Amino acid sequence: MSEPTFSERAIRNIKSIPRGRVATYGQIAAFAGSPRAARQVVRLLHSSSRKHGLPWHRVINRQGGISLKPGQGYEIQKALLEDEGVAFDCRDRIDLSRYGWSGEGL
DNA sequence: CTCGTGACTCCCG
DNA sequence: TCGGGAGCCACGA
Repeated sequence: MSEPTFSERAIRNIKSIPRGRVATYGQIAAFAGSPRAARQVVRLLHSSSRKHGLPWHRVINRQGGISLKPGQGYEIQKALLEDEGVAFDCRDRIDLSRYGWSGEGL
C-alpha cells in the first residue's frame, strides 16, 4: 500500500466540490499536491470523468470561464452549472470569489 | 528509459 | 483588451 497518486487525489478533490460551486484546474492540481499540474487535471477529466462519474462541469479555467468550445461540450457544461445555481455574467464568466471552491469538503 | 499529449497558466508586447 | 509563445506536469504506450 503506497500513497495515492496525484491522479487519485485529484479525482477525490473533484468529487469533493460542493454542488453549486466551481473550481479551477490549477486549484484542483494544487490541492492534489502539484500547483502547476493543471494540465494533468485535464487528462484526468478526459480519461476518468466518465469512469468515475466526476462532476467535470464544475471544473473551469482560471478566468472563471468554460474552456470547451461550442459544440464540444460548452453548452452542456454551462447548462449544468446554471442548473446548480451558478450564474454567468455578461461575458460568460463565473465570479470565482462568489462561486469558487475553497477546498471545503476535503 | 524516451516521447507525445492536453477542457492550463503565466508572461510579454 | 487580445494574441502569441513558453513553461509545466503526470501518465500511458
